[in-house]
Amino acid sequence: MTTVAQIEQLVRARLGERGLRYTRGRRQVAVALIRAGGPRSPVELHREIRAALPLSSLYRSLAILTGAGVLSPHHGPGGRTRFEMAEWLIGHHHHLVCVDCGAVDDISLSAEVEALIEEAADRIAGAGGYALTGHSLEVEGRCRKCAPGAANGAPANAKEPPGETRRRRPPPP
Amino acid sequence: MTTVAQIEQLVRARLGERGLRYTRGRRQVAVALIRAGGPRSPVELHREIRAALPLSSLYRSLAILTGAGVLSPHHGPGGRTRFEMAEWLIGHHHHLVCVDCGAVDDISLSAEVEALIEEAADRIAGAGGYALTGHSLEVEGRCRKCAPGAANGAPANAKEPPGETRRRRPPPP
DNA sequence: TCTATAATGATAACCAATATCATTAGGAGG
DNA sequence: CCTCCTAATGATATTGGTTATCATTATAGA
Repeated sequence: MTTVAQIEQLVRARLGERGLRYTRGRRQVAVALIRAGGPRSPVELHREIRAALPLSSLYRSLAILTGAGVLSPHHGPGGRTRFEMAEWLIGHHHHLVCVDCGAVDDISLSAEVEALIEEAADRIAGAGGYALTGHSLEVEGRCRKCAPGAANGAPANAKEPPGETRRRRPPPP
Repeated sequence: MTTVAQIEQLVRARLGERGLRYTRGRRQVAVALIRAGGPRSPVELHREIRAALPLSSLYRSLAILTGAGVLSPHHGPGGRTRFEMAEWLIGHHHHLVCVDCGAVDDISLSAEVEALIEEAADRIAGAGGYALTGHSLEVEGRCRKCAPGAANGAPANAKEPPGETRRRRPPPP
């Protein structure tokens, strides 16, 4: 099992390679995301991090860490961008997202399905002239909070409250 | 093969059911998206539609059509939201997206892979307490324009120009 | 410790998207 | 064809997430 400290070492090393420093603010962001149950928006992180970390610094840290390949952005409903640790740090996974509130759970597929998808992605990217970087299956639905009654076959309106994320499986090797 | 006019009839009917009108502006948007090679952003649509359709009206039309289940939003890099005709109008498909510029191509999977994914999605949504509404496989890569040389294993920086989309397979029954 | 350079934090600027509201247009009934 | 009611439009203002600016502070290495 991979510990928070171990992941932090990898992050520090990656930043070091690029002449970047692993500072207090960046550590706060990284640790919060390592512990998080899934992708988090800047505002969610800001709320989560008690310490006085200005939003401007938080945004910059997210940009730096993303640029260094430490974080991956996830674009969800409401134009909100959420961030999570890159897969080389916490392992490959997919997402279960609520189409209404934007909540995101990390999920895993069986090895067989995963293999099939991987193969298909490879073929498709090649055919389209793309240099494959990854793939992500988004299972879409309405979470318990957003689907009070029964869901009608044809979706209609729907507002999107702030939104938050949930759990996550433990990080693999 | 489904024609533009046929899809328009379905759209008009859907709107009618809800006391909404299929007006000039909405028709312009719908037709542009039916003909489009994939998801389009409001700005791209505005450029595409010659006629003097104010951005405010365009945004409202997109919101109305989305609320009526005629369009589906797609959230991409740069916080840009792109819209496409809903799957019940143009058929189920997935996306090949460029992680740099946000270009999106529609793609299809083989029946076998599709079936496997469908099954997995069903199981996952149920386990997570979600009311399944759909699923989408995002094959991620760098398009020809964004990957000049060889892609380094560990992604780094990358700006995102406006971005645009490409082709599409013809709509199924 | 000293020094060069990166990082920070307060602020302003940006821009996609939404809300507002007076005006216009569409459709059903007369 | 004409009216009337309601939805839709379009110009404008506003919101809210995100980015840029820049003087100040902190960090790593000599």
